[in-house]
Amino acid sequence: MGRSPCCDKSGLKKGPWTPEEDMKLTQYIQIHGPGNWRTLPKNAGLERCGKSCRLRWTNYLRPDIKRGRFSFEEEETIIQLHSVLGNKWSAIAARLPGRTDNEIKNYWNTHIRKRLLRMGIDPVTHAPRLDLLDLSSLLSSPQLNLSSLIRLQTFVNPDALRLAMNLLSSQNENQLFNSQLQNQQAPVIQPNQFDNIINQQIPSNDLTTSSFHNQYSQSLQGNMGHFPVGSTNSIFQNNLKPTTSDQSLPSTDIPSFCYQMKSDSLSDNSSFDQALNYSSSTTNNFSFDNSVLSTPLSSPPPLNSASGLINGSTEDERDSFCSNLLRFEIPEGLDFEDFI
DNA sequence: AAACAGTGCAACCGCTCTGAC
DNA sequence: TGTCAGAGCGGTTGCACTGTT
Repeated sequence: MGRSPCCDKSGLKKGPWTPEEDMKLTQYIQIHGPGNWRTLPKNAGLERCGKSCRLRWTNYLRPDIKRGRFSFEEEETIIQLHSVLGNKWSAIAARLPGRTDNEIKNYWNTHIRKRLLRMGIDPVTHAPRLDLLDLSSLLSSPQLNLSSLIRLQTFVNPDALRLAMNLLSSQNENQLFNSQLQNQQAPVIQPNQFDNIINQQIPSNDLTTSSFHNQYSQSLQGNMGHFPVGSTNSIFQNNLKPTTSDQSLPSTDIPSFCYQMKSDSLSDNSSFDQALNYSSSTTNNFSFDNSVLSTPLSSPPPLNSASGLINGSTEDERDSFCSNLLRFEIPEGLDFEDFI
């Protein structure tokens, strides 16, 4: 069916709202309620499209709208919810009293998204951006082979992967590449570590919240669109709290090293090695902040100890804060459908 | 001081969903 | 069950503002 215009566009005003228009709309809604948006402009004496009136009201004029800069707690909530819900701005806004989906969306695109990118985190998947890692570090791995590269294709920039494959192909043809690799310094990555990174397939029964894994991982895939099943599971498995019996969890799981990685560690020449070492050294501190997901949905998340430490105002401080807050747990009893 | 670039945000566009008939 | 209008939603645009050269 064809899409009908929400209103007759001719003669209707567009662009910024004037204070007079705002007053008319506000007064009308205060008396009659929001009601039918198509007939509202005419009844309220506005030369505006009903849709425009609805957006103006819901995004700006509503009395419960909270204006001003987002707090750290709100930002934390947004990032955590986005990691679960994706770009479901209205669902995220429902957990942030006084904030609109449009406002959250704008804030995400103009602030948080850029910050995550600077930290080397993909703002869509909340996963590490391995395409930023030094390709030479990948190539120096003794575990490098065609199957490894194919498995990496999910994470790595396609162009970089293509280059790696070409190099590997050359290696097979004349062994020259292989001898060059052997002449390099011994990589920091220990044997099997590299493959462990790639093979992030933790049995679900290793998880405290295995029920979560079984119940929700499929739903999450919908929000992780281009992420393959295995990778999506891996991300959430690795963000779930391990029990004392979970010592089998590898120490170099990708998400944890990503989330704890400092942005500047990605920029130097041995970023991959450093990242791995950093992960190994910090895995014992694999802690989880209080999650908004474990708080009543009707109230904002409580301040946690980490939040109390980050009340600085610089971008760097926020970067550091974000790297910590990108760790969270999802309680067993969580009804994920509630978020959809 | 002027020109230009970058940034942030309100508003719009158009597709999708939902419920009434 | 199919059609339609209304509403919701995510993505995009345009412009004002600010910073830099």
